[in-house]
Amino acid sequence: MTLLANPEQRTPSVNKAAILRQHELFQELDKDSCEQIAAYAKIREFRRDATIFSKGDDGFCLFAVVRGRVLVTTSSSEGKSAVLNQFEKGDIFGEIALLDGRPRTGDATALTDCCLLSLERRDFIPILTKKPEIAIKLLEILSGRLRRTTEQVEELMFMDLRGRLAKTLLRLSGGAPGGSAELSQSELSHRVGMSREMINRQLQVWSREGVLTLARRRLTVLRPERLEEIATR
Amino acid sequence: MTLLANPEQRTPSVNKAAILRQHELFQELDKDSCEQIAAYAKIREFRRDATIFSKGDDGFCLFAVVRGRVLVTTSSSEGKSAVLNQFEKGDIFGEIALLDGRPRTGDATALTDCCLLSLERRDFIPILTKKPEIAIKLLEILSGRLRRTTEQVEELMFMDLRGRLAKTLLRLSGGAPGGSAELSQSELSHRVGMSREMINRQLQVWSREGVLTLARRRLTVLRPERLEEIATR
DNA sequence: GCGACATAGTGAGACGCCTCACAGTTCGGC
DNA sequence: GCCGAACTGTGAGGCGTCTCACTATGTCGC
Repeated sequence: MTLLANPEQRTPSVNKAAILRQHELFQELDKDSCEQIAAYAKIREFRRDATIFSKGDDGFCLFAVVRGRVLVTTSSSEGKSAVLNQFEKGDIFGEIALLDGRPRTGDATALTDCCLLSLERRDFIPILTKKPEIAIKLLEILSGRLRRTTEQVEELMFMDLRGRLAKTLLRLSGGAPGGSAELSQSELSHRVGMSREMINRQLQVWSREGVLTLARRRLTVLRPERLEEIATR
Repeated sequence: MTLLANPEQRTPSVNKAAILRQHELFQELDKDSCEQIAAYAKIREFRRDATIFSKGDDGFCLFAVVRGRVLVTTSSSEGKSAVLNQFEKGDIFGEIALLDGRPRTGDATALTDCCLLSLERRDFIPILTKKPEIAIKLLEILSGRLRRTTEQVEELMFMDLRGRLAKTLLRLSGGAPGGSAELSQSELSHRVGMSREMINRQLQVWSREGVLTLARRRLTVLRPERLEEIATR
């Protein structure tokens, strides 16, 4: 790995405890306990497009995002792929395989250069026993995840392209007028789970209707309420 | 409610602790703790087709199945519905809404007459704090659930009718030669998420090929390996 | 035994989305 | 400023699935 510009990235001796405390999972924990856990955590850097783990791997650890963005995808035997989830600063991921000891359910790749904290199973499980408030917090996080995934199943079963695209755009743009997302239409097609061509055609329609504006790798939602309407119908 | 035949069903004073101990979640717990928890648990009976909870309800409690079967479904605004999950003796359900305090994500109905144990949020959360091994067990269960739901997303994105139907049949019939499932084709269509007519046509094909036999509300898989082959392609 | 109802089977037409093919546009590197 | 690569836009044809409409076959209550 070449040296990076930011000095923090070269020194694994940054204050891990402080980073941990920023995370949802450890927020209600006292300083001492945080430092204790931090002692077990490893800092790991990944370059843009690097593979963090692959579907089918044995999953020994859980990750927390310190900086950057991570994409979790899955792919079929015929090479099609779809986005399952995206994580940013403050999120944790990789917990399923860690908790039930079975293989990874998806591929994780670095969407940008990023800095992650990893905690191994053998260190993490005892923490859960000693600090049940962390286990409870984790249960909440997992519930939210399950809720989101269930919603995704519903979307796939009941909604057509327009609805799913509308919903995805609202998520990506933040839902406020003028909110925008930076990605290519082919990236977008993978998130929605449809062909690039169809995505393009629908975007054209909305562009003509003044619902959004299109530019190269950028998409600005002008009237989110219209998308909302379409998504909930 | 009319009186039921089985005397146990009329007496809520059955040994709740013993029932609890049969459940995955409480298996590793000592007898005293079980009795403590059992004191909080309520026994609740539901008739076939009764609604246990509905999507959007506030979810204050978690259920454990003592006897019978429960179906969790979801439905779209246009009245279509799809099966999310099915639970039997020894399973627990309804934990998402309990854990994150948000509304129910699906409708739960009694598939048969059934007997459930319910634990309320205000009683359950303190138990998790005092007994972290239960929290960890619950984390495992939730991970498995998330894994299964993610798999469902993949199926919906990548597989066609044949594949999804094959997979569903394997699950329902147990996967062994001669395994059978008792449901109507229209019930089956809801589990697969496709129209009854298409399901019927594909079943005809397999029936002609000798992969399975069809009867009214009964379906016997003769050659599961053929279905396996189709499902994994 | 009869009528009502749930279940199963089948054809025809429509519709949504996919794939392929190709042209036009923008961007970055040299 | 030119070239190649990434991205965007668009038509045509095909395939899978849905819907509608209808018939056939049990099955249950009376």
